[in-house]
Amino acid sequence: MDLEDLAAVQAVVHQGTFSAAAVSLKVAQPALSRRIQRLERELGGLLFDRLPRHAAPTPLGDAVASAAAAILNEVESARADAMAIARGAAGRIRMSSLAGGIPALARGLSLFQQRHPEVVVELRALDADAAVLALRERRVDLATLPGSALEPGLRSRKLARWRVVLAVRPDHPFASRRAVPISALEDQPLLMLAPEFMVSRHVMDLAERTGVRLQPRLRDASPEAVLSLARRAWGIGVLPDSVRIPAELVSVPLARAGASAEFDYVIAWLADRTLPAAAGVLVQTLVKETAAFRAG
Amino acid sequence: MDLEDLAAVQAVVHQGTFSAAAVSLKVAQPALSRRIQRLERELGGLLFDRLPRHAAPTPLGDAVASAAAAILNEVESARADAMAIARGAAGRIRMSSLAGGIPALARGLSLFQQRHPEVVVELRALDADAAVLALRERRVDLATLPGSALEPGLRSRKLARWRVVLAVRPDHPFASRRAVPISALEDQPLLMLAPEFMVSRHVMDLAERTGVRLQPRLRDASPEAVLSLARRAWGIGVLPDSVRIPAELVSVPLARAGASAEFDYVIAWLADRTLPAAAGVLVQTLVKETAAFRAG
DNA sequence: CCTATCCATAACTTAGCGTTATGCTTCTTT
DNA sequence: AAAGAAGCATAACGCTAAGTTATGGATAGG
Repeated sequence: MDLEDLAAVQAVVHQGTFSAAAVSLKVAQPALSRRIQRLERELGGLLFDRLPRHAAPTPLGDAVASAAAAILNEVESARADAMAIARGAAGRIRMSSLAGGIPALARGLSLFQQRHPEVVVELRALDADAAVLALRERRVDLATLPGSALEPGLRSRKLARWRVVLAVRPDHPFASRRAVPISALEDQPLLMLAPEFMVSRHVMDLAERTGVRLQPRLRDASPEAVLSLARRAWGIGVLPDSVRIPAELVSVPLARAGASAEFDYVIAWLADRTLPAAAGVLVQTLVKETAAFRAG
Repeated sequence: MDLEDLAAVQAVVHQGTFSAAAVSLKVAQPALSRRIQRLERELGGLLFDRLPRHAAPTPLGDAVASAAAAILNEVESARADAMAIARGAAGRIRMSSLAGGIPALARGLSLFQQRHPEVVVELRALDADAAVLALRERRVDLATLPGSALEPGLRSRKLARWRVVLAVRPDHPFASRRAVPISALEDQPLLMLAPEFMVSRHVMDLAERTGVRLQPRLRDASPEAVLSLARRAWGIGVLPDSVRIPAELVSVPLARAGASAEFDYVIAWLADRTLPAAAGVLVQTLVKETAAFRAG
């Protein structure tokens, strides 16, 4: 009893004769006759009474026909769903996004949702390590990460590149410099954001790797708190360049080994697993939106 | 996308590798590989990631696998249901039974229900003409009828044969006779049952066909009323021989043209339509039970 | 470094399914 | 009443689709 058998029963019930049903199925009449006969032998009973002018379903035929309708419908919708998933028009994307993600990311997400309303996007906020683990354990499909968290086995697209800037008052010694190396921050009173903000982690990592000992005077702060305290000359604000620096303060880029201290913000996924097709579209959308954000 | 495709996806998901899945499906591995490939082309996306040690379903693969489970289950239960219907273990029987049907019929019905609890028996009480019409219009599968209502195009089995008996007091002139012809009833005070009882209709028909004019003193009565009035010598009771005649009365068979006045009680169905298999079993059961009733 | 595992490809074979041709039955039409 | 039409079954034949064996390539593990 395959799907063609069920379609055959359905066609004969609807058309009323084997001949007409054969036409509607685009096969010759003997092929249909034998298909029905085979099914009748398999089930152990007649499906149709062959009357002189038409074929009438037996009670068994009626039962099979109604089951056939349900099953064929289900198969059709399963096929349609699958094709929608395959072309990215439907499906589920489980995504981790670092807290403090850039605004363009939120814009890209809502744009994607508008364009693909059938796609369910499940968002979770995990920090870099947890996000990488979640990727590896396939609890999420996509994760936004600092570029430094990338590992072999992950593929990624860059969403943004950020600079670390120091926010100081105009009368601060750093204010006149074009850039400040990380080493100059040793033992300085630093005002640092909470670790959810990638800048903090990044600067701490950088200091550790270069052997510079940092002594934050403020930790776990919000951007507003950092700016407010920097304005009162309470310390040196350490911020991403995406934070708008008010006019009363001067922003000086952090430099490292001649280059400015930059870090990447990427979206990553497992290299050896196929992404949901919709996730590919989402990545494209996010890349494009964050690029537009940088340009604008 | 046929059922084998769905079973293949399911097998690979469960077994974890194409090779093992091929074994479980009892086909060679290349056949399975190509089946999956064909389905992937049809749907427009990969179903499995071919990793070095195993095959892991993609999101699309997961979606198809869960649809496959639902569909394959539904097909299996449809097949099982159909086979149950075909062998008479399930299904629906729509049956018309004349009011005043013999008690053995009720016994047979309940016996059948006990033995085939999955079969739904829908009973309606139609008189002979309506029952035949219902058969022809296929609103019922089976109908119990007087044999006289049989028409070409109907097949039937005899359930019982009844005699018409006259119930009179021992001092009545009929009491000493071995049988009484229908003609002797002309202008006699008859006590007759309601037309739902086949005896009444049968005797009226018989009289009409033989040109005998009957003048019932009582119509539309119950068997108890007929017996009660006969005991008081108020008339001649006309009853089927299945009614127990009390000792105070004498029962004399009605005779016609030398033979005793008998009529058959049959169960009938359309000759050119396949009965529900369960209905065949029901007919067997009823025939057997009514035969036992006559014997006992 | 070699072997074992696993999937893909290629070439070949077969079985099933479809096709045409034809016969039989029954109803319709003249 | 006879011929025709409609509808399903049967038979013989052909071909496509699917399966099989053999083999190659990639990767992880001993």
